[in-house]
Amino acid sequence: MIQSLRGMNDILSEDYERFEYFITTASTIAKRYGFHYIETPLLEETALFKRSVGESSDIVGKEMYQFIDKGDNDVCLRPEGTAGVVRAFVQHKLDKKGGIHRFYYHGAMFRYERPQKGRLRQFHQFGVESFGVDSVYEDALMIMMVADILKALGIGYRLKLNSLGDQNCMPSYREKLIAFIESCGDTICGDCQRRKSTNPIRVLDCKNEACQALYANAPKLINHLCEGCQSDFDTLKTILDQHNIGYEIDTHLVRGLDYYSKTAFEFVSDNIGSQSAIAGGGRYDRLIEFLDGKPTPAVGFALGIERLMELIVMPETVRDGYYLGAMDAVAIKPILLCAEKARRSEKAVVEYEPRSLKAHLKGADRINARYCAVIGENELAQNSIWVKDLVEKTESLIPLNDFFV
RNA sequence: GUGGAAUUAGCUCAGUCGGUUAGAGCAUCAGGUUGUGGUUCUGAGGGUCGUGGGUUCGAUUCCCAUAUUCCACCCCA
Repeated sequence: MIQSLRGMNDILSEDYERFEYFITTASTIAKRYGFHYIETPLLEETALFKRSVGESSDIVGKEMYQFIDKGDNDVCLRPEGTAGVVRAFVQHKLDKKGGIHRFYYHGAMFRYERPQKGRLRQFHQFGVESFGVDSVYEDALMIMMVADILKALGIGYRLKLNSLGDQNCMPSYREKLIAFIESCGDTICGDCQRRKSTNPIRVLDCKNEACQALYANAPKLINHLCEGCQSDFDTLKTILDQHNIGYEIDTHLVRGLDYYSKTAFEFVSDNIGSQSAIAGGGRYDRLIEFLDGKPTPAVGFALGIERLMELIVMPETVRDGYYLGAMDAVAIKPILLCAEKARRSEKAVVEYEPRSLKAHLKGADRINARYCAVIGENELAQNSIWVKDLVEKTESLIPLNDFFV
């Protein structure tokens, strides 16, 4: 038997209903916030991700599905969604056009990681990106939108917030931090030794307890923000307070992708195991110019759909449509004609095998139909169809000519 | 990429200190005097015990490899 590749799942029946419900709910909310759908390719030039996500990141360093195609192009399956949207934004010269551009998207992403619960090699994200808005109100809008989506789906969360600073305050802070890490000498773990040179800010996020004890006295970026970043961060907190969105400041929160600056946030759930980040995002004002566009402020976020799946509270399902069946082989012909008429306005599912009334009623239950319609000996004699409303428990005999005229 | 656990019916799981017909619940299907469901009773079907090797008279059970899932790292959505 051939099976799907490791970490790549099929999504079917009830799971797909949840999946579809999520997409519909999230898309509706994104549209209400004024965002438009954008579809970008799953396959992009490898350089796009090296320049945007950053070569020092694990995503680019060791998790990409990268290969040389038949035309000798170095390509890879997208490991995240932002880079492609920014590429499209620049390619279609929206940066030069100016103004505000707001997009949302959803689709498959690929990362060659060791799978576990909530971590797949092919997974799905729903994300939004906003271009051209400098105001921190847009950052707040992003967070409110995620909060709205999670609320609509009945999902509880904790919101972590941090500011990563901008090009004025980040570099000087970075130097102070590296000096601090140097002062710790060899007492820090191997991972941190490595991170010291690749992405020093990540050491703050180290899960090693010994390291955490040392870092308690590490300089915090939040105390070294420049005036602009500090005031934006304060404004953001005020807006969230006004909208009753709870948050916790997490000075160790560092987004894993290199392109973030200023606002960084992460929504986490305590009910889904160790892969607890359900949404993450922040501001990335420098990325557009990194990708050869005209400098444009931007913010965005992405939600991990698979991580949300089991947390989604589905609305109660209501009985819907028709189940039609024959109790006699010759009754199948009129049943099919009735189904065709019903289908013009309702869901109508036909059982082809002649069965007892009892079996048909059970069949109607199984597909959660509102009505069970059958034709047997009696109905054939009267040229009619028997219809039972399974909710009201009423039944009637309808002449075939009057059924869905 | 590192360390560990698991894999038996469609699903959730028992079980065999290696022995001939591998079990349960749920689900499916069929019946309960001839046409009334979701909440009853009875019965039936369904498993080369993840895959490939090895040890053995004999392996679902022991050993090795491999695949997948899960847990902890790592990382991130």
